[in-house]
Amino acid sequence: MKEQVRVRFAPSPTGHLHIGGARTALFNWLYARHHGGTFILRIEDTDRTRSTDAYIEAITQGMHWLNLDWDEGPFRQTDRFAVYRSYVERLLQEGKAYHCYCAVEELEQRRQLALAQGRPQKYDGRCRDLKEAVPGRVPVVRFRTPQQGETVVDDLIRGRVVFDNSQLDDLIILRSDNSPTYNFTVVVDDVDMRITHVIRGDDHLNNTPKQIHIYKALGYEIPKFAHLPMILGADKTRLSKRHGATSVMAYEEMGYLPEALTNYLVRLGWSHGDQEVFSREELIRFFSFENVGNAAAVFNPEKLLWLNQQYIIAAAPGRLAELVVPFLAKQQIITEGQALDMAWLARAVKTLQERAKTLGELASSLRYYIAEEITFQEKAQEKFLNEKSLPLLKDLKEALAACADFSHAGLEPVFKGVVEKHGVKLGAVAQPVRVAMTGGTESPGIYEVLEVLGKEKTLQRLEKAILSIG
RNA sequence: GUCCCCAUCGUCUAGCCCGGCCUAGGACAUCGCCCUUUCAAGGCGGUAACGCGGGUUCGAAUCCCGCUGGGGACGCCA
Repeated sequence: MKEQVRVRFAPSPTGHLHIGGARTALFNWLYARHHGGTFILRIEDTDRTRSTDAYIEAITQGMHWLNLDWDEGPFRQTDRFAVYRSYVERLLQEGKAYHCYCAVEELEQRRQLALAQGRPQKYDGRCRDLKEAVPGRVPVVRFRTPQQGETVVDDLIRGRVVFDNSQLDDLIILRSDNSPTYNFTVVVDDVDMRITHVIRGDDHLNNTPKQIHIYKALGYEIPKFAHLPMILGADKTRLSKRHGATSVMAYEEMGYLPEALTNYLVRLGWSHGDQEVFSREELIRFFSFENVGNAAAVFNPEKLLWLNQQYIIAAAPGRLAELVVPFLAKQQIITEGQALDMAWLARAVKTLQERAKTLGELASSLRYYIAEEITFQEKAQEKFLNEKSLPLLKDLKEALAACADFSHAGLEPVFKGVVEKHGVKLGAVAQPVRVAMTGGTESPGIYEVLEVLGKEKTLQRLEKAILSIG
């Protein structure tokens, strides 16, 4: 029987869910779903000074937004300290770990010295064979890392990576405050949670040999590893705040659709021939490490924006109408709690959706549909609401007043009538009307605009425009 | 500095594993044209890349070595 796939996403709650973390989560999720496996969420909060509950909340919220559902967890490492300590105890008893009494400052000093002298910065092992405790000092526990031979990481993406054990040092597994450290807790948890595939960022590749030694010391089977290429900013350095929005929630606030973000993220490092747009089902069906590249990728906001637009164009107007409401409120186009005719809003959205790259843009373009009063843009007014267009507008208003069918089909002949009577091009009528209706020169097709606005508002705005000329 | 990883258009990438089909394909961005009541969307076309040097081979983007460049890790962070 084939081994059941179990993977995990293990963020530390020291910040929001960021782009890089989201992609790691996504790849884990895809791998689990592709194989019908289990996706586990584990919170690595052993650094108690930097971890907060608020960030745990933020991370799970981000994952919910992205639709990355987990099957087990969230587990918190702080709930498992007793477990880790028992493992530490075991290693201590077996002589595979030892107490180290070196002070933080001393270690830092030695590191600086090593750096200055161009030597490798590694712990010199001076407490390795200590027989007695050092009085007045609270020790840490270090793992006794084998110094001979080499360790091979068989990575699903990188292939075979060999490390010389002599470069590895004795890492601290239990701090002086009795709390365990990352490289130790990952191993213990991955063993306890029966993780079969460790899928994480490239930055962990160097930790892997250390962890492999811990697996071996504990006598456990080593899982498969897959190290994902990093995501870099435009300057090719690690993605950080300097590169602008890195928190996933910031993208929600800017009006991105979660499926657009996940689609973009998955294409950073993964491909399926020439295909750019994928449904969730396709992603799950096609996903495989074989198509994951090994080079780091630069995050390109413009392509994300394009993808978002593609998803907005394809989205159901009704859904977009629901999603756009908070943006309308934020932009004060509606007041908090204002009742909206959602069916009407969906119709309005439909005329605008292929013109919006974000929900924010969609909201602002909705303004003239919703507002009671519109204001004319100065240049637009000068150019189109003048003596030249006045007779056109007057005639059109009269014809429209008599028009019973305010649909595209009903409106078109009315406009055509005015156009023919005056011997002008459609644009000569459409542009002034556009300004009259929207205040500006850009909008959906003029018939669509009138259709959404309705007869009453149309006539009102026409009247206002006519008056503004006189 | 030491170790590890990486290297195709500005960017994301296909091709590389299993050399010839590659005068290197797609997408974003950009430029031009078309469509057109405006703006979009859409269509068509253009500019644009195998980092360098050595091998191996009849033949290399594809295999090997070196260099260069970039990234990452070297924490009582994860």
